[in-house]
Amino acid sequence: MPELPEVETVRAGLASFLVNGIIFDVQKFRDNLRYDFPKDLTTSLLNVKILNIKRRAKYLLFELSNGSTIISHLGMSGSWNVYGVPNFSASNIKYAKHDHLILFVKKQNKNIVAIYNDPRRFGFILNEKTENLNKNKFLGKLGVEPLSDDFNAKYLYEKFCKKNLSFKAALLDQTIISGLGNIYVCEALWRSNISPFSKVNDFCKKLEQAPEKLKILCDNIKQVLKEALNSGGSTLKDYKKIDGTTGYFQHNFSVYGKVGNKCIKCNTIIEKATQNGRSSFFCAVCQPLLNEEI
DNA sequence: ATTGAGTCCTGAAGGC
DNA sequence: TGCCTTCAGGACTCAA
Repeated sequence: MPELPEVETVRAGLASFLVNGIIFDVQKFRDNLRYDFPKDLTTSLLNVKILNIKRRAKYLLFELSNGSTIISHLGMSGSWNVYGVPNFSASNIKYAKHDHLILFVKKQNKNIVAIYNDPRRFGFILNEKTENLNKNKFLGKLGVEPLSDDFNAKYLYEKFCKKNLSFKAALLDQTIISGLGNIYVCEALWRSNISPFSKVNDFCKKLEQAPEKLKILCDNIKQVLKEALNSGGSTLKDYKKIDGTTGYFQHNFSVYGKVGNKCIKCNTIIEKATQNGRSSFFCAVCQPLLNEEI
């Protein structure tokens, strides 16, 4: 399931193939994913140059020469697969089940095919004027990037004091921090010895050493993301890099998916509980509830 | 205004 | 073997 490190890995791969390429054909096998495709998607992109491919939170942003940007979210199971096609002919392309949208790109006399595949169709692809991106319905409300300097203990403390949410819910809230998902939240909380069930406002108000602990949490979030980035992202069932290979950060999980295993810090059995409809994996000893901690 | 529940979707995995 | 149920989760909408 693509979170920030996975999306960033995909972005880098896509950029190396597609930036400065010209889109010369677009095909779609359906009219929608999670949301409808823009109605003119297959025509508005013709003869348009891909200037850059950026990332914001978990969104891929294809910046185009016509003043618009394609917004691509991978949802749970989305992937971009890119192929160079030496002797290009549309009939040469073999499509897979759940291929939904295909960009045909010419770059330095090479033909490149970029295919968006998404079995569960939780992903979506939209188009927005580049100048309006920061006002976009999806991009406009996003909080700070966790790897930026704007994300720090002071920022967390100020936000968390006002929120009556569990740590789990607060860290998954994309309007506070953008780009974290279930995996890295579980891992970062475990590394920081914070229970996913503790309330963030209680934590800030009742715990004298809250600022110091939030600093540790901040550092651990950045650290776990960087480790995943260096490994090319995590791979669960759904996520593939653009060349079809998988990342290998999943071998480094300490709690995610480890229910029944021993905590590597204290040998206690890792537990799993459903929280806000999501699975939380945690060590009850290393991550005590707030009232037990004070 | 804030927060939580429900919704979308397919494939994998587990139970009988 | 095979069918059925359950689960996974990002970000929306809706309701309390």
